[in-house]
Amino acid sequence: MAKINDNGVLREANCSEELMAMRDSLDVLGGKWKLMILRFLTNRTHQVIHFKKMQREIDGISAKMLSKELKELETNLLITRAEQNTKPATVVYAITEYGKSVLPVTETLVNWGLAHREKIIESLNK
Amino acid sequence: MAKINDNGVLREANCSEELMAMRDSLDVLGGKWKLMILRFLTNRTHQVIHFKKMQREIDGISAKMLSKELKELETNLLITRAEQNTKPATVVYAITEYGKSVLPVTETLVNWGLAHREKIIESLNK
DNA sequence: GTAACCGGTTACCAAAGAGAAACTAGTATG
DNA sequence: CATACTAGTTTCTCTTTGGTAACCGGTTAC
Repeated sequence: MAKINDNGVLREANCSEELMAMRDSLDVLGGKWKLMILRFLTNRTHQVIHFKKMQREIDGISAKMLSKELKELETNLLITRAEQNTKPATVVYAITEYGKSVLPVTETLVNWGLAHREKIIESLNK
Repeated sequence: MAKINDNGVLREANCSEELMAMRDSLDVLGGKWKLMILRFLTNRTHQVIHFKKMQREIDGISAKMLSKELKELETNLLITRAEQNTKPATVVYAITEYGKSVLPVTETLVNWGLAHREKIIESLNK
């Protein structure tokens, strides 16, 4: 199903290549919070998002983890970090165009999670 | 973008509901190997897959981790485990219909991983 | 002056993740 | 009799993850 660019020629990826590609993705996007942060920033593209705001709105994340995950996302060019000359000093985080390319991943995860919850509730009612 | 079934009425999920759905998904599908195992079994639906075969073909996974992850996937009804009366005894693992519902997730991850690798190679050539 | 806000960092600690290697048990092959 | 295959489990160890809480400097409002 997945297509791979093999020296300019498009062909189907084999199973081993698919698994390697997933390993690449999971190395960058894996962990407890990265995909949730990316989804949050994607949903709030039109708003100005500060550190504290994210910490308040992403349920359960600590300052330590948020700080760590944001650094890694910035390193991988998925988000930008911009210090403002406001008082008190604030920092604006935003998703990059490249970060937006992760949207299909978070979309399928959101949809699967919603369906899974419905399935669990359904099976409890039996 | 994601639709939620709210007492029979379909409406759009809000940001908080989306993040909760992602948390649900990641609780079931997260970790280093689960999505890779599901992808592998999906690709090999037409083949008989034993424990050792998976361990050989999923690069880097140890018997301990494979055993642990398979148990959790079985608990969540994503795969089946069937002991055979062969000699030596073998066990056949297969993806369930419900497990196949995870395909869109692995598909987006495979595609993102392939694109990400292309992007990295491209940036190295500059 | 003191409390509260911002954006974090640091130290401490517990739990989980994960690899390596040894081991179990039954069967079969040479 | 020794080796190898099946499908794991167990033990040991190290590393990573992740939570709590204290703390930092600077600013502002009361």
